[in-house]
Amino acid sequence: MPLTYFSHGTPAAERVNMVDLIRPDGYDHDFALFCAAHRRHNRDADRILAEYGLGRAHHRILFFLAVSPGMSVGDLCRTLDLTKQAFNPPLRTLLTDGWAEAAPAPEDRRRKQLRPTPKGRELEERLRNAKLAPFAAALDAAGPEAAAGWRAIMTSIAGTNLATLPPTPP
Amino acid sequence: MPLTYFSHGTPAAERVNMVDLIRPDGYDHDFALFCAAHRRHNRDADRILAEYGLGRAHHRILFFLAVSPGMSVGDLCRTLDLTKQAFNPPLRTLLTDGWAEAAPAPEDRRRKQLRPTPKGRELEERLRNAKLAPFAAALDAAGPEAAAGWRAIMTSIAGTNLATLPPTPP
DNA sequence: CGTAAAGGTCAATGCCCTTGACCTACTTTT
DNA sequence: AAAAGTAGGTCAAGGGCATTGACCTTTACG
Repeated sequence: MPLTYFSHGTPAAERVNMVDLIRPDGYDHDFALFCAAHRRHNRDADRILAEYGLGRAHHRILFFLAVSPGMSVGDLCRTLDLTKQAFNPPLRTLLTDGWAEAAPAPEDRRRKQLRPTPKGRELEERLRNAKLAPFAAALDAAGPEAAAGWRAIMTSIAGTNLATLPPTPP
Repeated sequence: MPLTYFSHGTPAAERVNMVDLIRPDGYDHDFALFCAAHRRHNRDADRILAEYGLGRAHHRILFFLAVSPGMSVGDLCRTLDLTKQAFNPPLRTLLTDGWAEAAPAPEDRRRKQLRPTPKGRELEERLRNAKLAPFAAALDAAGPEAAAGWRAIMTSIAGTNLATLPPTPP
């Protein structure tokens, strides 16, 4: 089944997630595919987050704490490109709900070392798996040479000048 | 050059867009690649939009008007999952700035047929090309068999149950 | 001791979205 | 023709989430 949007004349109720009939240009379909993949891998994680009353802001913090435990508040603010005022509410939720914990850094007790709790690690793992599972399944099923092609193309799309990209994963 | 985030111990200033050293799991790198590609293809379009004081909301409307000219306000609200109150400001901008135009539908003069002006089509084309160019270049450069693999994998990631995805392109 | 840094908090603001109510213009039903 | 319903626009109130600016405590360091 092809993937697209819709064409003029299609009833509004049926227009959602249909194929682009007006503009079947070379790469429009590939672009739509990319968008669909992106929404797919966000949807599952969002559902899990919603179970606990969390949002993507919490996930982003938890993600970086899992990758790099011990980051300070300032580190995370810079990494996520947030002010400390904006950063505080989601962090507070993570701390009071027991997803993360803070301890003063031994070498500089002004700084806080933030790290996920076991419960937080578990949640982050669940979220990560929800996002990774489609990649893992697709790349495994397609075989190593297709996976190599996929990686080459994705690297090319990502571009060489990665340093200029703002940091906003996941 | 590998693509990742950073590891604990990396100075905060250098942490942006570095490689994941702590968790080099199988598909974490692929996931990071996907995120980078996504940000890349948004960045260029955002820059163009900013030139004209527009945002992604305007782009989304313009995109659907280009794909399916003649949509009504209600059609677009349903498609974009917006209330008419939220939809009105960006639409107003598009109309008053000459990116789109409205005319009463001949068969039902309550409805408005919205369509891009030539100027609006041109902008949408620019935006679309900005988003498509990385795909086109990457897929062309990689050759047809790699492109086929890429498409198979992306289709697999997008999942079979596309109908359950909310409509939010581009 | 004085300065500076890390972190926290309060206030005001802006942007974008929501729901609810109410209005006009037009179409369809009765 | 009157009544009811639909498409669209607008006003008001409110929430979520980000911003800037100011001010505070705790800690580090010259």
